[in-house]
Amino acid sequence: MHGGTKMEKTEKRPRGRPRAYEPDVALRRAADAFWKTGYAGTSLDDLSAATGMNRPSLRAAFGDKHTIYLRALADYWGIKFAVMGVALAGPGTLTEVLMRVYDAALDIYFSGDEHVRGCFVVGTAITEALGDPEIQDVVTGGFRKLDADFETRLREARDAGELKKDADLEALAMLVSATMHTIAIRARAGSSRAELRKLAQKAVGVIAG
Amino acid sequence: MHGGTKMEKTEKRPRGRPRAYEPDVALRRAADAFWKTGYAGTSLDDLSAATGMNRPSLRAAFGDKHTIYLRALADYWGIKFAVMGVALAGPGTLTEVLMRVYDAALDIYFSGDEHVRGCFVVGTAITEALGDPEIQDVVTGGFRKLDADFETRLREARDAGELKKDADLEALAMLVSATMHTIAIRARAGSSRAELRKLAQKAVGVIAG
DNA sequence: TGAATTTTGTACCGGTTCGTATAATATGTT
DNA sequence: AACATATTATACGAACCGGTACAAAATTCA
Repeated sequence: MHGGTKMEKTEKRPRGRPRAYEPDVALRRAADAFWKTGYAGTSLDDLSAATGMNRPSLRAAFGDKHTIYLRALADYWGIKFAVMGVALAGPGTLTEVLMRVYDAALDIYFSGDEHVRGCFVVGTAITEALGDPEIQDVVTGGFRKLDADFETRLREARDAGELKKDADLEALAMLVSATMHTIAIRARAGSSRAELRKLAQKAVGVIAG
Repeated sequence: MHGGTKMEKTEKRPRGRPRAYEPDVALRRAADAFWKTGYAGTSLDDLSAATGMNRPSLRAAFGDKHTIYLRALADYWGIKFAVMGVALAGPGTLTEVLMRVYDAALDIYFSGDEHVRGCFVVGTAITEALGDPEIQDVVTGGFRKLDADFETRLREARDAGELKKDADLEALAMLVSATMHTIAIRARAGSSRAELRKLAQKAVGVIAG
């Protein structure tokens, strides 16, 4: 077992002046800014302040404002998919799995440094989606994937006898997504985490029987 | 039967130069503009173009940008409440009533001159709600009212024997709202009206079935 | 007809926005 | 040490933003 075969952490430095930021964390900070005030409500100066990068560096690293937003959006979906995947893949009854799904979502929606943030997509991308086909496509794709993942898990539950054999899986998957959406909306509207968890429990009670 | 007892249509004109707009329709046009591009994404020039009023007139009639938006938001809730009230009050089985509710919502969400618009609240107010307590309060109040109205109608259905005696009315009301929310979101994300109506039917099947 | 009143239309103000040109800085290379 | 390279930092510019001052226009009232 020799060291450093998989990934050199101390990579040979490139030629010029070293970057004063880590691209990943900077993009995350930019996403935080968009998350709070939306796409149109966030200026490049806001992004600059959030990342600690000045505007030309921001531009060189991630492109213009629109591109930065699209990257933040893709990054968010990536995280959301991963978290949902873990929650869905774990063990337990359907009720337990669904509650894990909603708890994981709430972890994200309440992950702000001080305040709530809700869902990045529901809270910021939905507003822009109407007039921005690129954003709309990414949003739609994400919803489709989550719908499908939920339905897949519901099918397993039905096959395992946790749901009636004639259960409408597509309908139930829609309700799983709908519950997530209403939580995302209500989080941004000011509902407390405890309140939303209770809502999730009630919804799961109906969906999982 | 003599004419004009209830409301003089030809009211005595006020003193100075007559207005070149009707306040109600102008506010509606302003709301249309916000509806499409959101609060932050809509400038006073946009509102001016949408209403045909110049900026000073806009200001004199409705106040500053924030006030105009709040008026448009209140106006939207007023319409939504009225439409939902009619749909809920009418005759029919619970399934019929709920489908009437969603059809009425879809009428609003697809009422744009050419394109979809989704829900004004979900599509524009949710983004601003985080940083704007006034908007947040109005949004929260509206949700609370709709939740309560749905629960009231579900209680009637339970008392009429359409739902099991031990049905969790609060849970079902949440799902009625959740279905409305997911429709609002998906409309803005590009789903077709037919698609969303099918979604509503499936949800109603679970809720009322 | 002329004064009073109200709204409209134009033009302007200070500040912000996005983007970029240019210079300064920090590193590797020779 | 001198050069090449890549990033940072400053500063600028044209357009847009929300808001308002002020004059012109349209109406009622005397």
